[in-house]
Amino acid sequence: MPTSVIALSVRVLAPLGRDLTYTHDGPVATGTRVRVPLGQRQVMGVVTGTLETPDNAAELKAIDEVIDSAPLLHAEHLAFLSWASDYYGVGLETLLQSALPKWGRQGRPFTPVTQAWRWNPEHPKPKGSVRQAIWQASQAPICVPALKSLGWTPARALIERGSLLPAEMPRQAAETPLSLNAEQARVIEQVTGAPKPWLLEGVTGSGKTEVYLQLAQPLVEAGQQVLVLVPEIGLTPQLVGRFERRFPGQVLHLHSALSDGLRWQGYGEMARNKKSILIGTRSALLTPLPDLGLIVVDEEHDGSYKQAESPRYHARDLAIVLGARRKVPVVLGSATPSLESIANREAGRFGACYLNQRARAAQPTAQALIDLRGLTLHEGLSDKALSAIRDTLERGEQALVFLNRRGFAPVLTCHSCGYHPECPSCDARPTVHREPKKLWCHHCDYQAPWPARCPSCDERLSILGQGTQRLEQTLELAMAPYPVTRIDRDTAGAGGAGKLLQLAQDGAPRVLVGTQMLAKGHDLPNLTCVVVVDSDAQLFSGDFRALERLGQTLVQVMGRAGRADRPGQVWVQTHQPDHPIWPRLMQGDYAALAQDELTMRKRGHLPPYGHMALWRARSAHAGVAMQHLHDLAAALKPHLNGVKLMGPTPAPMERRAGQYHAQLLLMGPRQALRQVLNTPIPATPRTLWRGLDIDPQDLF
DNA sequence: AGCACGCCGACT
DNA sequence: GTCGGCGTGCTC
Repeated sequence: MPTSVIALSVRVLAPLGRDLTYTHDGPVATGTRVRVPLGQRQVMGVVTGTLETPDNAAELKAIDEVIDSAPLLHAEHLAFLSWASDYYGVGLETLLQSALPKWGRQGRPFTPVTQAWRWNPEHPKPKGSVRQAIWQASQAPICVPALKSLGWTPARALIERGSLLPAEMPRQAAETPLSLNAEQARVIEQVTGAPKPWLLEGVTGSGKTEVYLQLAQPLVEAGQQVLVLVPEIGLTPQLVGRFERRFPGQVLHLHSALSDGLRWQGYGEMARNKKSILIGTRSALLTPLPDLGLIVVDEEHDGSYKQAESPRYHARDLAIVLGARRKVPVVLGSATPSLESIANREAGRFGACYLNQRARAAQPTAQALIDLRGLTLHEGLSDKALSAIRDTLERGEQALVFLNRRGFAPVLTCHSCGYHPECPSCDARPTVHREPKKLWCHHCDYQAPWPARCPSCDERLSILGQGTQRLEQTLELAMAPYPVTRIDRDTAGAGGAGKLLQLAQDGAPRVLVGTQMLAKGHDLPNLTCVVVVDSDAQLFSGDFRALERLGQTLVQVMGRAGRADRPGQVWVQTHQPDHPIWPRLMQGDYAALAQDELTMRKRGHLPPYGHMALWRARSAHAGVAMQHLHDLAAALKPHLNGVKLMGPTPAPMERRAGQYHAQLLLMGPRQALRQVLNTPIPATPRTLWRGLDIDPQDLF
């Protein structure tokens, strides 16, 4: 019987922004990867549906190859990606590109890898010492790494002739769950079987992880899957370790060091429900999980959940959408929730869970604001701060000095003529670095030697301001012989601050100097003194989220002082002691700070009470991007319907990496904004780049 | 994104 | 005279 020719819509992995139609002699399930002809080349595509009648059947080309025998992307996952594509105004193909690991994009098939082997009881004991060792070891299932250590070549030969058969490793003994306190038990009771978003507000050390683990437990036992999202620059090893001990062999951790092969293997295992728990940063959200039962977003306020480049999706927001579509609970955990989530809780859209009880009761922390006005400073540090640090060290305890600016100093300038080096491709001054000694622009990576003298008047150049490198140097001199450890992007490397913080866990008296990398991570039981050097710039930043972020960072940093057995102290230096944020922070009252900010946001119709969309444009020549956004604004103006148009304006730092940046901000209620974004707009000329940022996190 | 087609400058 | 620059347009 001849098979009928079927027309299929296919989203090819090329930025066409629409589906194409191909034919195939037989049905192909939605979500299947296929190889199709496109112009003169051949590309990967994903089947998005079957079409009723091929209207132009004669002109259609046929699919060259069906790659997956069963789709890895189940239909519901494709529908979710499609929703996200519509919401964020990016082509589905762009999301598919990010969703598929490299090997998946290249069209490699997924073949499950045998995890373990066992001796075929019908085969006799072999000859040869290595083979006999393998025979011995494989009487019970033996995992591949163990087999490799005995000798992979003979093992492979035994596999080929059928002496070793595929097997499943027996479940390893799982670590027993910890007993819960009343608060934790209540959260589990609230969330279990309640498919909605839950804001889990829990102070550091209140046992959020144990709640995640015990929420996951019954689901995993029932064969369901759990997605755990973590921030990008977080200290995930500890969280991953606890999940792995509790669910041995069930956890896939997606991280940047994973090889392409293992990443694709892991993707397939999740897509086929061979593994139950997926832990990863925002892109993990795009992994197909056919039997999803729970989503956890840890540190939900963290800015790294929003991707800065296309596709500019927000993983926390999408996690909420995914949870609603799949009818599973979404737990958003944080000690300092985002204003969005607090507003959602207040509006009743999110459930409320609290963990206020610390596992170990902490001594109260003494907090003091140091008014820097008129004080003599020693490289940015006041006498009070210096003596507090020294006293701490002499008591045999540790001190943390926080400054959110890496490098040696922000400015190099000539005291006599005012000369200062500039970045040739940005509207910025390169930061002064030492070790290695150079000028380094943090916006475009421009690097230049550090001029010894002023090129125009030959005077010695002055170094102004503070960076973590300079603070480290100052503190090394002032606090000798106590050691100083600097923790920032320059010292931590790709792996994050984990190793350096681990070093400090010995408790020996030392000073830790660093950026917000210090905010979380290993518990430092002997840390009793925190000094905030200078956060004044963030108080007056043009960014409407600056205070929210400052509040979150400082609450986290300040919370590191004061342990179970000794009182902690926090010293905050500022030239702006009258700023309204200080009373809130000094009382550690994040909730009040958040309410203050929400009031301001409500007044200005800013997020979370108003929605934003930002058109960004950049071009190599000044004015081109601005002109284009003017044209865009003119096209939108007749259709605004209550949406406010702001700009176009040059971006706060107009020239970055040799490109001129401009932006056009749209603000208004969600529905009206969506309508405005649907109005036809002029096409992008090839002389510039244009991109739409829905729910922008910062206006830079 | 690729890849073709197309119409103007310096080369064997 | 052509080789090739990258500007515009299309891909079932």
